[in-house]
Amino acid sequence: MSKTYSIRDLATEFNVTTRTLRFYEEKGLLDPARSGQVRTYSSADRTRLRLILRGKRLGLTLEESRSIILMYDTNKGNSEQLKTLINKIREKREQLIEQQKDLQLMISDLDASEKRCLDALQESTQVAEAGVV
Amino acid sequence: MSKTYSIRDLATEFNVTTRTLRFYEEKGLLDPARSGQVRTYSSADRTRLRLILRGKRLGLTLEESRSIILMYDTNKGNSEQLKTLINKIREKREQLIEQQKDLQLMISDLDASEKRCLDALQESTQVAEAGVV
DNA sequence: CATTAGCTTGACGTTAACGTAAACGTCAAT
DNA sequence: ATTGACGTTTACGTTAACGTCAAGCTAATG
Repeated sequence: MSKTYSIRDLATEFNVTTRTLRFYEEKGLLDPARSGQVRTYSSADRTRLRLILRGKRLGLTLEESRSIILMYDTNKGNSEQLKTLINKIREKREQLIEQQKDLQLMISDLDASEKRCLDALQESTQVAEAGVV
Repeated sequence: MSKTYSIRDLATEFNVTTRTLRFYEEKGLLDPARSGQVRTYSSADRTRLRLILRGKRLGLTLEESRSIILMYDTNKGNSEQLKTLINKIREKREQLIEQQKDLQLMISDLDASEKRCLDALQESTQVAEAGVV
């Protein structure tokens, strides 16, 4: 029998509220089992949650994450469905690669800003040492 | 005299609405000059806008972008301010590097999904060719 | 000169992604 | 038996980031 988690387990582990987990379920991103009334999350649910939160950190909407999650569940559909899915996957990957470029640009920009700051700092301390102030 | 842009120029170029530009101004992210009543954007404003939109694509809030933009304007402050700024820059860069890892993970995951799809596709066509269906 | 096209400032509406509060069930421990 | 910690549903509230009018100014054009 594989491991299961209570709603609080997951909330604590991923640092979200239980409200968030119920909300994701309401939106069709999670679908935990029930022991009577209470939710029981499987490790598959846990993986999904990790994907959702990763998506969030990357600026995806929940709807986008939902569609990505669908891609993971290797849809045992017919050939046509599989082809469409492959195209969607490739498209999404292209977007992510664009995003990588954006990220690299922003990091480079920050590096440049840091250098300018360090230079300015250097100058100001030199001035101070010279007793000019 | 350096180049200037009307609100529509920028809106068209970056594919946003004029409402968006006014909104960014309202939030203190842009501060175009005025020719009488009408806004006149400089190339510095244009650069800022590019930064804002790049930030959006990476999932930053406008407030985060605002603070990043402040980092670019090499604040001619005193040493203390400069040191704080440098720390903020380094912190933000760390976050972005974390984000890079997330991105790489998601891309790898998508690659794996694509492979599974291709395999499934391969099987289904083989089955079809064998006339089993 | 009247109209149109594009700018301006309000001000209210909308959507996503939850927060928050009420009202209730359940189970273990005191 | 009551308390307290956790779970449940239902439902209204909130914030960010704009969208969508409305009403008016203003420069150019037919």
